[in-house]
Amino acid sequence: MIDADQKFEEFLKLKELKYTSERKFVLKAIFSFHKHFDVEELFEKLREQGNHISRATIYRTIPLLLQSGLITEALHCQDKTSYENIFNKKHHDHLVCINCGKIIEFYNERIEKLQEEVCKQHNFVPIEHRLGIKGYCEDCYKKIKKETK
Amino acid sequence: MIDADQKFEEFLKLKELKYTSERKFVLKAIFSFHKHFDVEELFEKLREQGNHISRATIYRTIPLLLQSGLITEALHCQDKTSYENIFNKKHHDHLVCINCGKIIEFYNERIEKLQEEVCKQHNFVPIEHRLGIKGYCEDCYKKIKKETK
DNA sequence: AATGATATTGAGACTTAATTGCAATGAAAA
DNA sequence: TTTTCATTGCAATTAAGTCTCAATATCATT
Repeated sequence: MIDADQKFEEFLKLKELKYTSERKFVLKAIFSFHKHFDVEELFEKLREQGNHISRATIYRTIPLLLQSGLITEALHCQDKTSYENIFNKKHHDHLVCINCGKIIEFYNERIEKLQEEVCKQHNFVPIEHRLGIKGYCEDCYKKIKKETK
Repeated sequence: MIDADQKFEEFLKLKELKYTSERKFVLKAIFSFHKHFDVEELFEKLREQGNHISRATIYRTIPLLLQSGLITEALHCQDKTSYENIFNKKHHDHLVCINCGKIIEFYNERIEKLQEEVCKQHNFVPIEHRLGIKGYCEDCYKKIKKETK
């Protein structure tokens, strides 16, 4: 099985770019998140791991990771851009709780198929899509109902 | 038929806020766009219409328009946040061309229903959703195919 | 119509995410 | 080992968006 390191290295080689230790550390840090992350969190994670990588380098590495298909931009929750590791993960969409921020991932084959149909109808060639549903998760909805009683 | 002005005024009254001439002008400018717009474009449109409204006021008015349901945030295309007038418009989703920026609106009843199903399965109470498909429109796809020949 | 309480405005300072220029450094091919 | 050129960190810069505050406008009440 190909690992992410290898995939990134191949991507960089193809672009005639170098696989530096900084880029290796950034990738490693990303894979130690099990949820979405933003640049600031990544910066701190790197320090925790003993790697002082500058923010500039992180900002410069992210477009490469996006292009190589290892990560993807997540929904803009507030103001910061956040990302998600998608290496060897099946595509999925999101339910986002606007109260507690919880993110539920889902995948629905029929929705995917219907999207393809829509694209065909418009002679549109899809590259990627994003479906985000905002609302209240079970717990938060219960809480809110109680409060307004 | 209720017009947008009236709807906004009622919303403001409910919140015990004032319907100032600045807010009126902002609303008017928004309705003279027939596509998505961002804050800078809105600022310029207002000047064209002879109304010098400060950016600060625009930034302060937008959350009110969002809350009142007159506009909605559009997909983050690049870096700027852009908005869309949705007054008396049926909900729709978007196909966005990553080459020319063209936006095609679509509505698919079955996708909507399936989303409701997904939410039920997760005991999630949806408030709003957004589906954006990025790719190439017919024209751009043709152009690109030609170039790579 | 005048009054008064309070929301609103514009200007510019400020905050924060993201980008860029540049000199020093590092990777890898020759 | 040398040479070439991408990469790095730092700090300055840009740009979106927010905030402060004094002056002003709105609207309910008199």
